Amino acid sequence: MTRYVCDMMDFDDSEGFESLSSRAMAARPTPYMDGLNPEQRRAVETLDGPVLMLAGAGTGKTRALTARIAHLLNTAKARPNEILAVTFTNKAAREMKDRVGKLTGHVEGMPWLGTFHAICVKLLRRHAELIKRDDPLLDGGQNVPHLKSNFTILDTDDQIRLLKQLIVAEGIDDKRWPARALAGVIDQWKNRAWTPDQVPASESSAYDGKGVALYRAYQDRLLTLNAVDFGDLLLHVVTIFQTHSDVLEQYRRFFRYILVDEYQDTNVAQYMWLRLLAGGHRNICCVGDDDQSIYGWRGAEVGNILRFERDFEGAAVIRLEQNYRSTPHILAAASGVIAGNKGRLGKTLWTEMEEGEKVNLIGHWDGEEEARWVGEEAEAALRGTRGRRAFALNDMAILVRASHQMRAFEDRFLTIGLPYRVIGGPRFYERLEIRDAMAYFRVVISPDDDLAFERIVNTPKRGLGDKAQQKIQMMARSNGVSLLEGARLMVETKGIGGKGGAELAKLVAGLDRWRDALLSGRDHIELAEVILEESGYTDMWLNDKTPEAPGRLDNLKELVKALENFENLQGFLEHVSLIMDNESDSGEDKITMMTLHAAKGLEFPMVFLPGWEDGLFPSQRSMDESGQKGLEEERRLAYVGITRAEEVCTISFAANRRVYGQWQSSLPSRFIDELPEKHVEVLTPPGLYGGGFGAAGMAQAQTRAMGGGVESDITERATKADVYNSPGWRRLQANASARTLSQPKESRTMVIDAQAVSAHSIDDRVFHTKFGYGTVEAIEGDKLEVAFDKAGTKKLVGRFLVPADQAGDVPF
DNA sequence: TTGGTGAGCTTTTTT
DNA sequence: AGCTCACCAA
Repeated sequence: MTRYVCDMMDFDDSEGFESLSSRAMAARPTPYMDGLNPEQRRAVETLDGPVLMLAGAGTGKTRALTARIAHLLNTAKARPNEILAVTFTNKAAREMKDRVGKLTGHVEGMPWLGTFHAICVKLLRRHAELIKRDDPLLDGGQNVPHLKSNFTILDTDDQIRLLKQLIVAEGIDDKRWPARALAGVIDQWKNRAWTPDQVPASESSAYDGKGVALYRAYQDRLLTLNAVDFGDLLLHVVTIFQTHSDVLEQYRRFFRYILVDEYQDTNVAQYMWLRLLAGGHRNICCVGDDDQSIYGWRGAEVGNILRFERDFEGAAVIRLEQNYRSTPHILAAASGVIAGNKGRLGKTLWTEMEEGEKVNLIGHWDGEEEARWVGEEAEAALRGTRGRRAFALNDMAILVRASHQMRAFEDRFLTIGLPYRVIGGPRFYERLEIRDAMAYFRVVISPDDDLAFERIVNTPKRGLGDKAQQKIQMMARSNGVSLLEGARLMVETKGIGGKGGAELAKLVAGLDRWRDALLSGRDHIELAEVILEESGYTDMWLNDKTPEAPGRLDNLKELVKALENFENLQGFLEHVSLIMDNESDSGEDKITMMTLHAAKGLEFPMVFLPGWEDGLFPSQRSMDESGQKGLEEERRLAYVGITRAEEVCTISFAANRRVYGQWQSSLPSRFIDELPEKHVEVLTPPGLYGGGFGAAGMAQAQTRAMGGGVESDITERATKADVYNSPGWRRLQANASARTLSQPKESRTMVIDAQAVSAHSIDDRVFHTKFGYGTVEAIEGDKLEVAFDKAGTKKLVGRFLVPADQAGDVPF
């Protein structure tokens, strides 16, 4: 029998906290209850048994959740380390930690408040040895290979490279059956908590019928590498709980209270994990909003929240319905849209806010005009127009369905010099240069990390191409050693000649040297710098003249800086894949741009929702792939979008848009027809269509749109134009206010940045962070026309440009 | 081995 | 249109 020993740290109850009995004795004030409404209060006070907190958008969910934790502690129902509180993102975890800290005074002491993944890593490091090779022939043997506690967590990139190796080894045409697709299939299976043995027969056709076999091979390979992927973190822990009742029992007893945030986003594996842990005492409180479930495509099961009352019999269902965020018009518009969904748990949001303005709706000729209009509207809002207060750029957000929609806005804002920030995009640790740098660190720390070695062996270019790498592979395999050792043997036997051989020798020597430095306790920050310097990695980017290079060097600097928060490189690597996110600039006043998905949980006084066209939003692909279910998820996305707005919400659409380089005309989103007319104000764009904006005008617009289009589409488009006569659209027309928008004049808001302009003259070489190097062609007013080497000719404001000779000034 | 060229694809994204 | 990836010529 194996004994499972736990770290004392997180279970220790002797330090820092009074005994339960002494705490229970004293009467304690409950300041965290102040200002809670009756429902929130009930959510806080219903501590025992299953609770489902249905928290609509902006109803003070986090507040209730943190107060609940404070109450658990205050009533001595649990010590801080006996509460398991899970979130999806690090950001949410951090926020909750902060708020609990403020509420209770204990800043630290909630070791089990974290993301599903972070908590699973902790659990899995304790019980890694229970994950054994899935091979009955080996079972019962003395040395069944098993996962070791110091396993590495592979990122998506490693995962795909590994799968690709397996696919190629199987002789499968990876063009018809890309590794990415297999990764997707395996992820979905892991999301459902299926080990290779548990994948049902109905899935046997996946990936050309070879999916399950490859899944098994992949898991086997991961074990050999002592590695896990993100999906494994949950899957392995669920497996352990299912197969080792003593371990499960231990945690069931220990985690006396369980809290789950964003429950509507849980997948099957997370759901099973929770049910297993809550199975004893059933003290589980799930918080969520079925109307904000927008991650179905990555395995989230709305069913989990819809089923809660059946899963946990006698569950208390508490609805938070008072909204503290948005005006009644905005709330009503959002409610009107979401009412179109079936199978909701149902909530009626209400607010005590002042009426405010209606949701604005406006149509545009094309995407560029939409961007121009939003830019002008934003600038106008800075000064406060149309009876509105003045807004800061930080108050405004543009929320789009797909990230490519942001380009039009970026182009426009660069031209007019409107500062903006983009949230989302590639995560910091997913960036090429960060992954490369980390791969160097990984090889230095674990010389057996073959995936990392592969990544760096020819980065920067060392003349070690496919052929040389194959030789190293062969050498390593035939001697049963790691790639690094294989490379060493290759050097010793002079198996690779010329430049490549010399470079490889240098690399191996370098790795040895850095490892010695590491073992001799050299400061890890210095060591990191030395590694990046001596490997030639920094030089590689310094010599790179592409526009991204300076940014990449910045990122590397940031990476080194992030090391300060860790005691050593190992600690950094262990945590980086789970906790690195890039909250960069939040200080300056900028308008924010992001996808609707990224906006969940955020709020802004003024929100723009552009691109409400059928096919774009709701997304055609979503509807094609998931039918009614897909459409409902899109509708929830619309709901999320509208409910981000506090005071002003402006929805817009364009009749024409360039999609994948092709002009396409489209219809207003069906969600627009679902907006309750009482709460919508139709704005008429100035000057267009002779002032009128009715069906006729748009039909005309449609015809004009066809000018450059393909002839065969004419009939279809004419038919589509008729939809502007749809009942919903006509209602909106009838309701449109007569007044036209006051057109903000550029001269009114544009401040000519004389200094920035005069800093450049014609023929100057300049550098732009997005477009790279270029030459100034003309100066018009406050704008410069620059011919960029790679990005073509652009007109933009001088302050976005740096003289070319200063562009490389990135000290490292 | 490298870097240039053409073909194919294209939502959303955390960990 | 723009990016990634695979293939091919130098």
